[in-house]
Amino acid sequence: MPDFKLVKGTKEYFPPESAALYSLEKTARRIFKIFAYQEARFPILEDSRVFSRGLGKETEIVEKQIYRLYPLEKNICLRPEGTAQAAKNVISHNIYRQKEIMKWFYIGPMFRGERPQKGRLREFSHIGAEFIGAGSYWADAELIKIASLILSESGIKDYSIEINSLGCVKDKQALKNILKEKLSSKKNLLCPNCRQRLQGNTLRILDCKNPGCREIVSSLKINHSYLCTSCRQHFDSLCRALEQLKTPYTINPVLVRGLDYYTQTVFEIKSSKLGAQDAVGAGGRYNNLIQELGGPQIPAAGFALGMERMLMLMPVKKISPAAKVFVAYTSKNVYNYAFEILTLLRQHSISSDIDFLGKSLKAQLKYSQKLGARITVLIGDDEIKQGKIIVKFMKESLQKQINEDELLDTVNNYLEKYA
RNA sequence: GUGGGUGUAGCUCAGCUGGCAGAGCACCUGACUGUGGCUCAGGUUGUCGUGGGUUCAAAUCCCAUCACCCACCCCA
Repeated sequence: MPDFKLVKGTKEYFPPESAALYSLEKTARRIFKIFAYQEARFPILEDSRVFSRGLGKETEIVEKQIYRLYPLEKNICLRPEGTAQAAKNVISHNIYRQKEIMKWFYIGPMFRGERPQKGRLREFSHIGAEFIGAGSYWADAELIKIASLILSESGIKDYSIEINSLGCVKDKQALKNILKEKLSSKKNLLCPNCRQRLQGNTLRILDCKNPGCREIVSSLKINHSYLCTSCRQHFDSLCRALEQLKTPYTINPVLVRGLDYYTQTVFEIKSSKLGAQDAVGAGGRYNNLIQELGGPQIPAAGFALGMERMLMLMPVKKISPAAKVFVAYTSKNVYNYAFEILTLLRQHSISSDIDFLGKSLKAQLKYSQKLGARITVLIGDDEIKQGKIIVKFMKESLQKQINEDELLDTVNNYLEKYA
């Protein structure tokens, strides 16, 4: 037999961890519904040009990390993110002509061809939202609020929201020029990567991890002077809106995003408990992406949360029971009957199970407990002759004999009250 | 792509200067012949990552290789 190994950068989830993933999804769906976002489902296979055009020319590495199906299909890849895909769909179906505003959420796998490390997989899952069609700072505020709510409602406490504004295209260029100008004299003090970045992805110098670069960056005293009046107003208003929504935030003037498409608002949700990959979610405004992909100029904003990273921050949940009721039997003579009882319970949507291995009653009880059953229904050879069944309440360690026709009521009453 | 670390039972790991492959947890059985948790007794589980070398003898030393982890990088 071949030695099957887990594919690099993938992760398997078994119970009970897999249940946490599900509850995460449930929480997100609940909150999206409250905020009137509807689910969009896009294919995992996508035209790679959607991403190579949308994500930027300066970020060449992005191109390298795209999972391609080449040579099977020349321009098909496994999607690396949801935003560009959403933007593409707005254009290709002319949806913007039917609706002025599109509020979408999506949950699903994304792929990147990176070397895995803590919090970084090749196949991972995003919970994302896109608000397309409004340039209002209230849209930004709403998105940040939703992201924050999904985290807190999932029981995650250790996170902080950092926001910044890159301004419009002109402002971004102005910021780059300021950096180039101020750093030209200090070029030799920068790390080799940042020296390279001076030519290309200049803004990335701002969040370089190298201590030397950090010191230089902080000595530059970057402020929002590069923002034009309207971008400045947008940012200030967003801050007020977040305060009104009671969403705590901090302004991080050196927060930048790696991708080209961001304009004005950018934000990142960080946690110190994640390791080097400390962002549990990120997003921002992308007013020009749809245009760059060949559509009209439609303002939009969005975010994505990393589900696996969220899972690392979530409190460990109690194992949810695999079955609420377990049917035990005293001898093989009554197994048929026991299975009939099991079927009856299941017909009434009661989560239930039975032994399939011919185990001793003692072992069955043990198994019942392991499953987390609240009730064990005991089918005894002696009792069954008089139409009686034993119902045992596991937690209370109490049991009583009832008539067969009382079973459903007894079980339902108990489960309603205590389980 | 670059660097560091780790690979021994299902899980967490111990195993020194080479000398019979170990512990805890988990799992199974019994004490308790029809009743879970606690206790006690017993039991199952291994290509010591893989390939080669040194040696009378290798989990242990050497070389190679693979995998995973962490970090750089990058960040959706």
